[in-house]
Amino acid sequence: MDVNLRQIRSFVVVAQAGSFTRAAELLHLAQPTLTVQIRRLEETLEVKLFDRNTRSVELTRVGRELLPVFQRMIRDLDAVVVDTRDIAAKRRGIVRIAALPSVAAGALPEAIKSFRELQPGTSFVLKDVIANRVLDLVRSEEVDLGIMGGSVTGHDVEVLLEVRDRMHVVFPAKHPIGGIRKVTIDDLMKYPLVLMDPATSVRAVVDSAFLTAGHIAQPTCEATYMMTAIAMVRAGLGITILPGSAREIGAEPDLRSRQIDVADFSRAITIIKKSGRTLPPISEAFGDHLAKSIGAQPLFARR
Amino acid sequence: MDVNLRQIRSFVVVAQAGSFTRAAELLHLAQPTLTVQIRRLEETLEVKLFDRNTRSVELTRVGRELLPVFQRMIRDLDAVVVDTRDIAAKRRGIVRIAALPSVAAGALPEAIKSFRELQPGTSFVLKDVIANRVLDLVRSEEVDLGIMGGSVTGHDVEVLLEVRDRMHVVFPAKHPIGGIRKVTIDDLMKYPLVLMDPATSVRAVVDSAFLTAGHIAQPTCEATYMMTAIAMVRAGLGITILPGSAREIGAEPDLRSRQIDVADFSRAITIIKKSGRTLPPISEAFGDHLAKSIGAQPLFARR
DNA sequence: CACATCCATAGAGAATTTCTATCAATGGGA
DNA sequence: TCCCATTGATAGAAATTCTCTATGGATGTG
Repeated sequence: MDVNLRQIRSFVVVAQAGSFTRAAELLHLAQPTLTVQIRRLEETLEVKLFDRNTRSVELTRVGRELLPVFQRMIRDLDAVVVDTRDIAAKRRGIVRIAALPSVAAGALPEAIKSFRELQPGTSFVLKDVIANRVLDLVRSEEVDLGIMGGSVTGHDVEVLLEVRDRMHVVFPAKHPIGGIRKVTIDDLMKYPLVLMDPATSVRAVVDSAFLTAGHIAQPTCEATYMMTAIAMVRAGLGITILPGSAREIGAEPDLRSRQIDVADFSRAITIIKKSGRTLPPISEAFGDHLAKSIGAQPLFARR
Repeated sequence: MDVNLRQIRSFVVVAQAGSFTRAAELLHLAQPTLTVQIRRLEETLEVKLFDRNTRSVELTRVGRELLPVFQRMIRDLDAVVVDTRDIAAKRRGIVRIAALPSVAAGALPEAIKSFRELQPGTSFVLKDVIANRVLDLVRSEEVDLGIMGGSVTGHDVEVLLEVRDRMHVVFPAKHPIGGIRKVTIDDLMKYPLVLMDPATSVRAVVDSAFLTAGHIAQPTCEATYMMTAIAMVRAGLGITILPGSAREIGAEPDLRSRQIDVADFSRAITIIKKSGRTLPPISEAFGDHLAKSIGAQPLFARR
């Protein structure tokens, strides 16, 4: 025979109660049940745990030394069960997310804040990484959720939401382009352009739109970070093109921005998870919350 | 329902094997058994532990985080069972003894040494305390075995062995008492006496014997430790009376000793344990060994 | 010395576990 | 594209284990 958790529980309670009868009451069991359980445990461990007669029940020295060990085990196990049920009930948990820097600094903090108001026990691990790293991290399950630019196809990832992030032109307050109602690619070609680095998803979208319109984008300056592009615009080096969700746009009092009315001149933002895998309940919940939160933002257009 | 150790074991093995079928082989169970056990565990914990289909079995993130926790629990529990069985099999254990200083320094070390040759895994906690403290320590179960002077009566302690430690007279090599074949109390009265302190069990025996012979012992010097009494004899302050088992007697080249041939002029040495209590198996075994070892010594007389 | 209390034992019944047989899904190979 | 081998899931029967009631025996108390 093998040890059994119920036997251990019974041992602990009998030891604490100092009586089989009292322990049986505490455990809502019949007294002979305990007699049998303790005997089994003693047989399994091959030692006597109690010196008992009809008048007294006392731990043997071996039993006395075993008691705290078993107490700790029971306590630890119960704690694990409670913790796990907390996770199941979404009262607790760690959500792991990989996101593009622009989203990580843009829509995500708000979504996290509002989610934590509902589920205060939630922790977050947030990795802001470039383009395809997001996909890698989701595939390798280092993160539960990924927020990436571009559409995703592939049977191993599941798309929770795909929205379009419309491109905006950003220019100094008194720039002539501010007078144009419907900005086209042709309009943009007339001015010096500050563009994002070719390695970024924004630049890919810009180049593609320019090509469709029969142009090739010729930047005056290139920047890897949106903040840098903004600074160049502010310095009068030109105008730039950024996704509408970029936080940087509204932060500058001297700059203005306007959506560019060209079909499909937008970046796809996709929330993904690995398909066929069960996420921690809290992560699942946050995925839904995030999709709802981003889907509801006027900055993004649903496909 | 409550968690079950078998479920936890199954979870760990399935996780390690990455397959229900393989885990079932390892556990010598049928595969459906594992399906049921894992489902039960998942129901109890309220979380999904594996993402499984007919082609692959993979831990969910919650399962992955739970695995090491459960592994440790199983490992700890198994270790406790093995340890306890070692104690049961007398391969390991701590023997706690309280003994009179004279026995602790005399017969006991030999007994411990010979016992440890048989059971190398044995540890000892040895308290050398005076007379009645031994009884207290046995009664309060701070020690498993007690070795005390004097007879013991009382229903709460059990006597494993009682031997008589005959009294010897100790004197300088050229002392006239060396010429007497059968030393009596009257002989002793003729010389200056170095006696043990009245608080010791040795002195109690001496006083009692002198009284029986119609004398009152008049010491020239009194000593609490036998070693001190011996030193005084060596310095020529008188002769002394010590139990025959005292190590100090044979240690001095210039001193001689002889048994005193007076009926009952001896100290009782009693090995006791608390009655009705189960000792650790190793302590029980050492009790037997000690009784045999002391009972076999010519220095002691069986009652 | 009778009584009340407490643990142990025995045997029946209940609950749980484990088994066999079978099904359904899935990926690989012809 | 289709068949087949493999794997986990399901259902129901069998076996085992657990727990209960009834009862016995020991022991300290009044």
